[in-house]
Amino acid sequence: MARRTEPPVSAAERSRFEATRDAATLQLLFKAARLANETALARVAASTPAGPRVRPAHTALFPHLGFEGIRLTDLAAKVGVTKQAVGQLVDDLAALGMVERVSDPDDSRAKRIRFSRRGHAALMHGLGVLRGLQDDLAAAIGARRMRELHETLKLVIAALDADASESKRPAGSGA
Amino acid sequence: MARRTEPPVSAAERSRFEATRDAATLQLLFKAARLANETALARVAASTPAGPRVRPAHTALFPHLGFEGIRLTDLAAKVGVTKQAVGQLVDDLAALGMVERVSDPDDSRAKRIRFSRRGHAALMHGLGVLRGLQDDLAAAIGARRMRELHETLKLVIAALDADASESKRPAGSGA
DNA sequence: CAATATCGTCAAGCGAGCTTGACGAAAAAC
DNA sequence: GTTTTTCGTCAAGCTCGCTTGACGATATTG
Repeated sequence: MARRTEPPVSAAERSRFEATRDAATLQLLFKAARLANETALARVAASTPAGPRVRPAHTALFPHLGFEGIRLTDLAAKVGVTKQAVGQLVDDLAALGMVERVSDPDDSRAKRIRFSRRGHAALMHGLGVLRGLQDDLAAAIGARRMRELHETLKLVIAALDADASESKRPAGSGA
Repeated sequence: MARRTEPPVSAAERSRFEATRDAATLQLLFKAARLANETALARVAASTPAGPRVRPAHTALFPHLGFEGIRLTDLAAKVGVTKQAVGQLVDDLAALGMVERVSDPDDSRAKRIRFSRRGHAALMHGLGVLRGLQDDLAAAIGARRMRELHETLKLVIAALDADASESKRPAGSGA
């Protein structure tokens, strides 16, 4: 079975396919984001001594780490995985000296997880690299275009957010 | 150890951090791409019967699947993993009827992997969904802005590509 | 024709990123 | 003051994506 040699699709469909494929702005969006991400990671890696790798699963915690400290359970809820899974990641980051666990004064069962001084420095370094890449990009495509991109992306995000909440709530159940 | 209650970072650094965090256009780029991807996947899932899931590892093959068929070994090289790994993915897709293996007329060891009629239809469907999302987006942010975005993204990709090849070749080692 | 390289497959195994389940300790509710 | 809930941890186990190693069958090379 499946030994035919003739293509299963007509030449007309074939070219229609190829035409559709390259025209998509969304594909460009995906590609641009992927390339930017790779470039940023490469630059950070290049400007960092060595040591055990910090993986995406770890950096996924960063946006939720404040300076006040956050409870493991809350952190897990924000990230959307179990506390056990997050616990392991926090262990790793603590071993690297990036975060520290301080006991919660209001609840002696709980501990608060926050950036250590070193973790904060590392994060700032990463953000600095990102900023550097962004500046390079602005130089390459022009400052005006960069500003326009910024505005447009905000609009795109807003539109996609609206789309998401719309499909989640088929018949007005907002708070 | 690590039982201090005073934040390890000054308030000044703290606000500097927060300022840096939200200003980044690159962050917006990442977020927009992620949201668009999620939305597209949700729409495809919603417009598809059920069945075993096609995962990212599978779709990673699609860009290299032509109608002529490609050898497993070549496909693996293009994707950048071993032939064994790709073999499993192709098995899955074949079980779903998305691709078919036809024996290579020029080499009786080899088989060519290509989209089946059904696989092609599914792909076209997916691309159609993507196009629909794109149209919605254009309606939300305006056609002019969408065209600008398209152009800007092409420039961004070109700039990042240039950056990548530059850092890979520190002292002229081109073919 | 014999030696060697290549094509696809079978099999075992590994790390990452999760999950479920159970538990002691402290807090909250009754 | 007792029951119930919540906090973080220990432990085992799962899926996914991938690797290494070995193999029969065919092509290619000498």
